[in-house]
Amino acid sequence: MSQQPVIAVSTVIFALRPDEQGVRRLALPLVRRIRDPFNGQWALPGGPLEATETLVDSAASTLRATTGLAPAYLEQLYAFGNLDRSAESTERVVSIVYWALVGAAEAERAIESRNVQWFFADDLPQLAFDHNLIVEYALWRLRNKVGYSRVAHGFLSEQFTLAELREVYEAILGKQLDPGNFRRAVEASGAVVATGERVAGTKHRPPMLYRYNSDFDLTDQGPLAANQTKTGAKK
Amino acid sequence: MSQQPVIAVSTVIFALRPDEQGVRRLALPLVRRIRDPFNGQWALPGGPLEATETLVDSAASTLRATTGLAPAYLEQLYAFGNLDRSAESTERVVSIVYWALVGAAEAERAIESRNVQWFFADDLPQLAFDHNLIVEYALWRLRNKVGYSRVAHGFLSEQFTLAELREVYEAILGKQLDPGNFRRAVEASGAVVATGERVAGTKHRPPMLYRYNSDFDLTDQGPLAANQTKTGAKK
DNA sequence: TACACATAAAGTCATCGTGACTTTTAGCAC
DNA sequence: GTGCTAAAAGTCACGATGACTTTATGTGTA
Repeated sequence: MSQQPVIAVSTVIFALRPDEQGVRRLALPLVRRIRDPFNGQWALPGGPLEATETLVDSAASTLRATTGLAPAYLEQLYAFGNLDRSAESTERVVSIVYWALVGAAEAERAIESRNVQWFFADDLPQLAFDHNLIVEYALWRLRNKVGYSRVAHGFLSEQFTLAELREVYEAILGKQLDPGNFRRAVEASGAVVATGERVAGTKHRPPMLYRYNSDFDLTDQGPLAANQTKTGAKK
Repeated sequence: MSQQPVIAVSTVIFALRPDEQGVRRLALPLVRRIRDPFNGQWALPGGPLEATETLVDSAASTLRATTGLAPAYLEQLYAFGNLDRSAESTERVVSIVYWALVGAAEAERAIESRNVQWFFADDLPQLAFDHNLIVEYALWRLRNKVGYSRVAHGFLSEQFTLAELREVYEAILGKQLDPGNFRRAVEASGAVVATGERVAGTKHRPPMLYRYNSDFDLTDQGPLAANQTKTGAKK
């Protein structure tokens, strides 16, 4: 292995999916490798960087190709370039990894096949390469970020109730949140505005529908914000 | 430009340097380009990724080669891979950028020449490529990180007074901090321990010397922490 | 038609962290 | 000994937060 290192782009794709009990949990699609190294093992979707594609475009296009999904959120995670990450393979690969969120409606449309399957984030098999570490790091980033940005929106549709928003937070953080305090915090932040509409047909007091406040901007990525928004990748 | 993209590793190196008034301000070394594109313009130190080097090793070695410095802190910043970043050059370059801190003692040893010079971070010239954006982003990361990690230590020697620590925070954040409140916050965090020694020879009450508490760990980089510490790069 | 049920939504209360500010302490210089 | 300066300790008001209680408002059922 002494040729020029080659660049690959992979993506950790998160969605909320109901488990057997109907509880929505964090899940991600993986693809089965069909050649060495790690033939037969599960791995993150990805592929080589094409010469005329930007990094984020590459992430978006392999995402679409493998899972048929369009992400609601897409952000660079990290570049992995250790020498030992591909075991005894001849080729040296530097992976630039993105992480993405797809909404519930979108995730249902996802392709699933013998070689593409969804796994719950807290119950993964042994993955190819250093992909277990990568997923762990992506989870850590997601959990950190949910506190000070609007990533939760990536899992919701345009309008949502505060209970739905809270459910997303609970799934990401893996713990229960007090409904009253959650409401107070979200309303005080100004990140969300009431639409005036309510959900009918519930067997209790009808909840108000909210949407994200678009003027409200919390600088998520600092000076990179402008640079980032090139493709369909919303911020 | 349709050949395989090539990988370069560059580094934003921060140090505190006194200005004409003797005030310590954030500064970084830049190298002058001696060929096209951007011939003659200032740029971040860096170079192509060697086939047998990890990313962080590459950052550390070009750092040593261009400035003669060993960093007290070294962390990956971001991978830049837009198509337009090299203007009309024939070669497509994906830059994996690191950021580093060097201590005051170390920074004094820095090589400076016609083609390597230090600039204050808030007073940079027009740089080659997208390097102005990169420095802006590195500054943003540094300022964010100083709040919840120990990066400030990178600018100090083993023992320091709380006034010195505060001076580092003030230089990074670009604003004055209340000495009493700063002391209270730092002591409460447990990140720092008193050595018992005091500084003599001041024209006022002698300050206590502190050092960083090594058992105390605030997970700076989450699951990447172990992965990161390979080279001389201390955390 | 009235009552039970479930969750939305609003309100209460004690505690903790933080910013602004004051007071006391300890060395040095004259 | 007196005065200077910054270290170090202390004070106070305010706002955010966690735990909890109360009220509101729809649907389903007797």
